[in-house]
Amino acid sequence: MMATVLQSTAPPKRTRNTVQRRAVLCAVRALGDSHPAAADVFAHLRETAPGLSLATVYRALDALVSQKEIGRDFVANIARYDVSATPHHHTVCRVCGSVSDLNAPLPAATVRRLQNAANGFQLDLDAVQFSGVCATCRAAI
Amino acid sequence: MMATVLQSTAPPKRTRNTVQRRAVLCAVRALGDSHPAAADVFAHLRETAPGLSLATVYRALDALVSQKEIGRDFVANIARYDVSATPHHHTVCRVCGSVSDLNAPLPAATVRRLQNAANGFQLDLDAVQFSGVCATCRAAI
DNA sequence: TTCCATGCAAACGTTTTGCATTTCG
DNA sequence: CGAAATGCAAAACGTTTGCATGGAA
Repeated sequence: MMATVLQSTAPPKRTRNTVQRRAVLCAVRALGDSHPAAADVFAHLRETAPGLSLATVYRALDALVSQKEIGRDFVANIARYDVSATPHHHTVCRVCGSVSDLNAPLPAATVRRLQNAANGFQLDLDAVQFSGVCATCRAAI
Repeated sequence: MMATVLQSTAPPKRTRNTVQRRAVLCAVRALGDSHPAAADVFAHLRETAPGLSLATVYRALDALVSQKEIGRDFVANIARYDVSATPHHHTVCRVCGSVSDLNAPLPAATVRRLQNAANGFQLDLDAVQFSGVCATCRAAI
């Protein structure tokens, strides 16, 4: 049903420090906390580093994620990238799709309670994806 | 950056009770708590109701979601469907991609705490997506 | 009789891949 | 030098859509 490995358990791979890879990292940082998709990174690089190919952007993003240089989240059929590789919560607006960080660690008691109910599933309770409606979309209704 | 509406605010639409739509609902129920993707539903229907087209499966699934007859979740670039439309938490294994239900309501104090930190974002705290590693994949390491 | 739903095929947006070439280390 | 990264184009993948036809209400 699902053969794709979402996160490999393979050992870290030796990578190269190329102009393109640096440009991609730079672009993700420039786009800041907007949690850009690959297409957004590519669009940004059209100005910053023209001539760079989309395939390279994808490969560089993958490499940067593997090296834990940046983070990645899947939202509604699209991969979104994150300046910070440090685990943290995210909110996803189910109306406009915007992604934001949520800084509020779960209380230890809640963590225990959830992990207890998880039935052998090891929860990443420092990186939870919350859904909902953002302030802007809420105001627009 | 993201124009697609993840959840419409439009009023419910009048729909028709067709053989195909009933078959799709039946298939989702037959597949139970495995949280099947559209392709899984289609594969199941190849036996149950041959001749049914993939496009119809997609349209039926969409309709059933709109009518809140079934649930939908987006996991790593693929839509997964849920027998139950009642909001509940999910766990997503980041190794094998399997999806399961997690029955453990967040404590009221935690709900308050999170909603407070959300900065105007209205959180759906009864339908949270937790990531992690399932028991099977954990054992396989 | 009215439209909503269907089947088919083609299109779509996102992501991956094959291959010849370049470039880092 | 050798391994890894690049550009390009083509393909793969999940999903949506246009259109002529069929069927529920």
